[in-house]
Amino acid sequence: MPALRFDPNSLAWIGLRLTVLSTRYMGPVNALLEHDQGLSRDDVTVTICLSITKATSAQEIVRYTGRPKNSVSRAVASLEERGFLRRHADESDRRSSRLSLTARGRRIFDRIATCFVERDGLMLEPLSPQERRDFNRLLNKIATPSADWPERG
Amino acid sequence: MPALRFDPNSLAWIGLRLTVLSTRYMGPVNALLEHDQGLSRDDVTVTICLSITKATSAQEIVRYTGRPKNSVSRAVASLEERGFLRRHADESDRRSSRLSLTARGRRIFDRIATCFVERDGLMLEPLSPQERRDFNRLLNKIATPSADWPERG
DNA sequence: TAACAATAGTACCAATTGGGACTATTTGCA
DNA sequence: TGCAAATAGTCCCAATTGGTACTATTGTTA
Repeated sequence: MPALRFDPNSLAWIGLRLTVLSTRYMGPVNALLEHDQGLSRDDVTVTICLSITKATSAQEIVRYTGRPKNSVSRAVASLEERGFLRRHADESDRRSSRLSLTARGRRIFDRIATCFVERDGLMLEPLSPQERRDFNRLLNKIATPSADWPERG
Repeated sequence: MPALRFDPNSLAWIGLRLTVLSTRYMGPVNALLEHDQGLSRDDVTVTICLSITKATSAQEIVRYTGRPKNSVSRAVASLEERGFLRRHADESDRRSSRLSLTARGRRIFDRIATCFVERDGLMLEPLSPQERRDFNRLLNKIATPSADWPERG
């Protein structure tokens, strides 16, 4: 890796460095799940979203993940076809469907979670227990308001 | 945004949360640069890499960014065509070209940097000056070894 | 030095992607 | 109530993408 041309102790390019880290984190996770389980990036996103957030519709998944809605729609259709999730009518809004994982979907989620846990271990290795808690706290402090960041500017 | 179904003070899903943050950070930056300057994601990646790292060849950019080499090749060709960078022969290895930004390329880099700086400001807003330094230090501690993480597993 | 492996970069092309149009339904409001 | 605007989700299709094969050059080994 080429050395950097700016002081890494400065705050410069902090968002870019975060993005490089995220790319290095997710790349192998996606490749493994694609190869072993035939799950696309969006299949994984949707499955996780239905498991760890309170989202129950495609639209809520779009809002949480920032993925295009047709990509989410495709992933939902594909997961349903393979028996990982069910769609049933939302009585209060007939445009929308309530989504829920099947037993099979929950099993595939467990497999997904295992990948992430392993990768988390690798990532946190350089930090002490106290540093891990600190980093987590600061990350949450940044990430929580990020849902409301402007789309432009 | 749907509420989470796990304790956000635990370390669970820390890599995923990092990735969601990165997606929310980069999405608008890429959209803006694409729309205003006609720069693709990889155009931006290459331009930044040539500016803030010591990379001077396509291969070094591939290693730093983890992008596929044909995507980097394409971006380099497109940036050259538009006069943002020059390729000149590497005397010591004729398979490879030394890459360098033109004056025009450095101007477009300044525009790119402005977007990132603005976005960084938004991201760091919830943190105190001390917390910003702490977060930056811990991020570097994690990100530096990430170049050597295994591709699989 | 011949033969073979490894590497930088490009070209090709099938698969994926996501913007935008479209349908169906719901909401806001005069 | 009626009508315009907004919203959930799907579909179409052109553009993008990235795996693979390829060329050219360099490194390695006997």
